[in-house]
Amino acid sequence: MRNAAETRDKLLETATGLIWQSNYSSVGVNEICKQAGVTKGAFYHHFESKADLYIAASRHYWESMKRDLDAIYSPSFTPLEQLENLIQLIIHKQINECSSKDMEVAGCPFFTSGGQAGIDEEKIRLAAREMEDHMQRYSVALVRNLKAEGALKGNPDIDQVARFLHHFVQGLLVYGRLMNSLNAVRADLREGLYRLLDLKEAYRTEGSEVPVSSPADAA
Amino acid sequence: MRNAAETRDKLLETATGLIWQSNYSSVGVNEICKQAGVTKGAFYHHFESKADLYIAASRHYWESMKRDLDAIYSPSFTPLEQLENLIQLIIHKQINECSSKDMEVAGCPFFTSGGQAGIDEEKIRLAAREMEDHMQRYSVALVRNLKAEGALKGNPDIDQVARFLHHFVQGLLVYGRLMNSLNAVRADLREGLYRLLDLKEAYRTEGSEVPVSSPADAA
DNA sequence: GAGATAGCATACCGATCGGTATCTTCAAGC
DNA sequence: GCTTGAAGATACCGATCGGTATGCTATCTC
Repeated sequence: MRNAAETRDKLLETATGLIWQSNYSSVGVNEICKQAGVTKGAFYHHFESKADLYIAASRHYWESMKRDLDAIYSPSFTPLEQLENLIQLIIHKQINECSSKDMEVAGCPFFTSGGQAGIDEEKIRLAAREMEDHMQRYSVALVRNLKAEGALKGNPDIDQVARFLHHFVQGLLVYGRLMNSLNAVRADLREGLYRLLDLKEAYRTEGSEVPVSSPADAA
Repeated sequence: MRNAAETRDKLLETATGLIWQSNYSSVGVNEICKQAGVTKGAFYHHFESKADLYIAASRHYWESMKRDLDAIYSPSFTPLEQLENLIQLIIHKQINECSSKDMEVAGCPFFTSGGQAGIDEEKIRLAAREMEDHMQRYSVALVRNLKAEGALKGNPDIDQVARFLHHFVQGLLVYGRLMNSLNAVRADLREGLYRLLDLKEAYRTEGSEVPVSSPADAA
């Protein structure tokens, strides 16, 4: 009535933003409400608990992620263009999400929060596994396309290779966040993916993600 | 006097254990004290803050980690044996740390906590970077040895490849924790490392880390 | 044996935590 | 115009948060 959908979305997006900056357990309900310009009464009208909001935020985030993935994996692209799109998407996601948060890399908060959830917080873990599951499908599709194209050496297990890509990207993003350096991500992303895919040399490119000066790289 | 060193160690190890189970921000000082059988007075006698304890725990943990790494990277091993040792160590670390915690995989809590630390918690991040830095040295040594042995294809950048290994292992462990399945880690660890190293086929082995039934793998 | 001090215990602080109960307000349905 | 219920606001809950102030006590020094 007072535009409930808008209030709900504001809460979801504010929560997502705050969780990007830190993590699930250190973001408070009060903080979310305050930043969203919403009272606690409204919060608990829309969500029955903090964990409930988290799950909803996770799904809400996936919706936008899915749109991006559908775009970059469009059949109008060759498998190699899809791979290139993925590399660019990973970088740009970080740039977009981190702008105006005075950090360079955030990683995917729903994975890492899920990975850090205690044994009692089963719901949080399940939300991460759900997203993991969705992502894996897209990853497998990419690897399958590359294999069909004859771009990969040998006869790889496409499900396994898809998991490899995921593991590596997640680990790299945590590293990038630790170092607070997007260039650290740029420096390793392409080559690491190539190696995990075992992409034939003829299909590899150098990329141009090396320079781009940044304050964080003074160290 | 009432054995201060022992009290301190108990606090460090209890804290480490609890952080393995969840993460920095959701482990409370009271909880640590209670489980360590120590009062809050004692806690703040030994550490000036929770963050201070965390850093000390991180360094304390590194000490034991360093002993393990020195052992597996002993010059008495060939580079390939060192690699094999690393694979076994990663698995066994998880088994040891997770026993009696009703979980199968925990990952390295100091990395992930560091990676999830908010911008304000600079100390936490620095502790993780410190450990990262130490680990990288060992990783580089391994890759250098493998390269000198002629076990790697091409002419790789050993620092970069060492980082690759780190990224992959961290990502894989987060995944394993999410899935709560050590077998998920076993299934991908060896092959992923081989690919990132671009290890010559002649030097690869199958390993025997596939079976080992587990309740978590029913899914 | 008389300080002096490290080691620790107890009690408490204000702030914040996630969550609830109760109230008002506004818009839709009839 | 009246009713009804969703949407939201306010105030409060007990529990816990990280941290502190103060005091006791065992051991060491002299």
